[in-house]
Amino acid sequence: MSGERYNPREMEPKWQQVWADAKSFVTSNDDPREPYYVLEMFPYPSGRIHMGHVRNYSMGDVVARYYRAKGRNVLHPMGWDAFGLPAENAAIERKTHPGTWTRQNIEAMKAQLQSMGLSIDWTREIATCEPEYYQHQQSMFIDMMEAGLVTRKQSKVNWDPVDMTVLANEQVIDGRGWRSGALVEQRDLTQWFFKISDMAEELLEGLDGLTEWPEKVRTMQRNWIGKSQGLAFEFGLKGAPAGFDTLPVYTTRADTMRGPTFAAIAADHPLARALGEGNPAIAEFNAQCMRMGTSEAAIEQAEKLGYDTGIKVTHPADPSWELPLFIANFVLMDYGTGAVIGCPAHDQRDLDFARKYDLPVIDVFKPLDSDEPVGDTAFVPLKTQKVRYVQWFGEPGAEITCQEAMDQTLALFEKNGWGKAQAQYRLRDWGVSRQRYWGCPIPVIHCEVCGTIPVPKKNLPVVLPEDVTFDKPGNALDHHPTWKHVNCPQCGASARRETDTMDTFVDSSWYFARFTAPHAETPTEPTVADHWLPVDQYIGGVEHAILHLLYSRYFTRAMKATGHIGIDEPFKGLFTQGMVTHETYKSPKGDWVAPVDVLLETIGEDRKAKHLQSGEPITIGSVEKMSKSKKNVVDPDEIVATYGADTARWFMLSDSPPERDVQWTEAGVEGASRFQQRVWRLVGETIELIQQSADTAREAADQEAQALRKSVHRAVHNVASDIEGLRFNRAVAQIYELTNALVRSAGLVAASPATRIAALEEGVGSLVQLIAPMMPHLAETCWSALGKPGLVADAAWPEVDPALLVDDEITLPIQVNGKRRAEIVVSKGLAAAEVEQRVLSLDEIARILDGKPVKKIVVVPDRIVNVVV
RNA sequence: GCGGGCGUGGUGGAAUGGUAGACACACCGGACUUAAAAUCCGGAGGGAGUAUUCCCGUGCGGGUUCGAGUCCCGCCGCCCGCACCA
Repeated sequence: MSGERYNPREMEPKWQQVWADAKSFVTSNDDPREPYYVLEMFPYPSGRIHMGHVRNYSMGDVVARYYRAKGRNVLHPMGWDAFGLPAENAAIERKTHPGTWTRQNIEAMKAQLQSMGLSIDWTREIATCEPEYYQHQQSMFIDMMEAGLVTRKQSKVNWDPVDMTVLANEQVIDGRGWRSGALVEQRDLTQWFFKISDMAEELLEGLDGLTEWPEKVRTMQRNWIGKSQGLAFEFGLKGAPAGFDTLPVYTTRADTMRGPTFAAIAADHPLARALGEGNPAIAEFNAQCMRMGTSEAAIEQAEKLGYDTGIKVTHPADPSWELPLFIANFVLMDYGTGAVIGCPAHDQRDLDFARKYDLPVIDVFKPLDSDEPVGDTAFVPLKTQKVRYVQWFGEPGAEITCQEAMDQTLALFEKNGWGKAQAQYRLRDWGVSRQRYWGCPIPVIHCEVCGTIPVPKKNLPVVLPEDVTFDKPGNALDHHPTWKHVNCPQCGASARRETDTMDTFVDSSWYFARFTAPHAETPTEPTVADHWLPVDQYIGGVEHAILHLLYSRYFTRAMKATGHIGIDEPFKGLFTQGMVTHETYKSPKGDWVAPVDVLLETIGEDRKAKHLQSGEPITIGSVEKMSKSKKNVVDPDEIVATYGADTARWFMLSDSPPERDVQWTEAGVEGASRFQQRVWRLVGETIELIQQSADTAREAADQEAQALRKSVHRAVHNVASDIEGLRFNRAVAQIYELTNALVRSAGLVAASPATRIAALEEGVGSLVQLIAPMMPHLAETCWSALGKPGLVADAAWPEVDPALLVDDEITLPIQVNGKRRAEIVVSKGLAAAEVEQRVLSLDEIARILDGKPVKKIVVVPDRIVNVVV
């Protein structure tokens, strides 16, 4: 067998079948071993898996298989985030029902995932589009309504006035509807909300406990929640319509209250609307402000526009101080009170606005070392920076930090009754209404007599009708001829079903809990959920750093409040992996060319490309995230067919740090494939050596054997800690090093089999176990060839002998003035004084010192020596 | 625009504030072969030198430190998120 190449196409399906037959990865809730829950973000069933999935699921599988080897009862499930817009788009484009399209996609993708050899418990598979799943979501929605966690209120949507439909943000391109091309308008709709802002403080505080989350994700969530401490006050109004006596405002910069030169309100502020009613010019300006998408990025990047209302606001500290009131397109009604003070000197946006409308600029404070007034760049120092206050409510000329000035101003305003200190959050309530068919129906009935009432739980699920058409734009559920007509469950009068469906973020906010009891008749089995949760290790893309993860944290608390779960935080450990990128290629005509159609040649250091079929020269472009539009995608199916799943998995784990982007290259895959063969050859060679030395004593060992055992145990130790720390690329590097040592050692065994064969045999056995989480099929094949009992998937992680991890001699680098000049070998823990003496007696050091006096010697024990002259 | 991140040889990258470039890919040389592939052995950040060796070097500019890829300040470039894509 030693001469044969390893054939993944033959072995991979074989082992997949063996694992399936043995139910190797089916997890029992009753298993007494310590539980470990590893979860990768479940995929949207787009039809085919992509390399990003391969990377994500390879990482999760390493973790799952590793902890299984460490004796944990591992839960590693998989499901489908199956509701959402693309299914409706497909329905329009291909005339297939969203359900049919989605279920076909799930079948296809499941087969692809299975060909990867993932250690997934498929008996727990769920799809969010099935009533078996979403009925529980409806039932929890009702529980949450009854617990006061849900509300209905007005909120803005993107409205396409031609298609007469609501658009998602991604369907708005440059302010226009993607199909109609019409200018999009903001329109108010009454919608359903989860009151997440009530929980802002708790969600913020909870972040401190998430110590196994990346710091950047916690920072992003903190900023998203956006707690600020500021001043709430009221401007007086002069010349405003009846009923508008004061204008409530909130500012985070109380220290600048001597600096405002204007005030501004949002175009949909009640005052702006009232003004518009009596003034066509204002009405037109307001309408113009509403003619853009609802996305914050679009609003903030739009040109700053204002309209001077002619109304004056009066300052709370001095009613004789009047400022003009503008309506401005960059003021958001959703944040604070929908009104702002404009302090141009210390806010760039306000400064741009002031310059454009020729408003005065008042410097409130200046840098300590300058008296220059603000020009075209606002002076916005850190709150902890000391500045000199020239125009404020405290001591003139005070040199203090902005924070100190804010605190003093807040105290003064509170004392004089001019305003009050207030905490404010940026976080808005979670709007869950979607005017779409392919989502979980909101289980509510609108009755003219009884009002808006939940569907009685005995009538759940509210199932989506199958017979829908997509021949006109808009909500197919709303267009259905009969579905929405029901009798009121309370009074029996004819009533109307809610035709909004839920945001798909709701579906993904509790699936991790459903996996713990996927067939339960209630949303969860609370004791089982609490047994498994929180998820020990959650793995997915950074793009979910805020919304999905914050909503899941909220929903878990809401589930706790309604008795479905006993925990607050769903994910104990979080890991965000980077994207998969690839070079881009362009033809002479400028069209994108797919990698499969490109032939790459390397001549010396030059890389050239030409078209595989036509032979025309191809330009190699930048490395970018794989996307269909740039055609720089590689199909996992083709990779698995050519190289096998293990190679694809190995390559995705090697080289690049998992949190960073990884570049897919043909050369890299081939390298991974060669390594697979190298391991297989090593195993074959080892088996031959074992057979030849069958009669020799196995316990003997010489120095070579001892050195090998050290590398083996060190590798086992390091790979384990690298996997636990999710440093897969370093684990791979350790395995490469061990393999190199084993190959070298195999060559030496022939010279002295009696003393070395045992060490080699042990080392190769350990190597197979180290690669098992990453290349499980190859590992099983080697394991069985080596004659080991059972499956490597069931084998316990190899034990490490701690005595083999310590070195008694250390190579100490010696620096002179921070530059490395020599090194000495010392015994571990040698006293600093002795090290100093030995260093100074070195010829190289004496030569470099050249008689100059030594100022000081820094000795870091067992690490480094620095001689300062 | 706002928030977050990243930047190290030809390439992917390694490096608790302590020998910059581990490990791998690509490349070059050698062995094996009729030959090629595969495999095995060796070389290699850049520059100078036969060589001992020396100088330069972690996007750019400053700073802290005995010592900075790592910490601080200011730039530049790229990427992600911005609440109805998932």
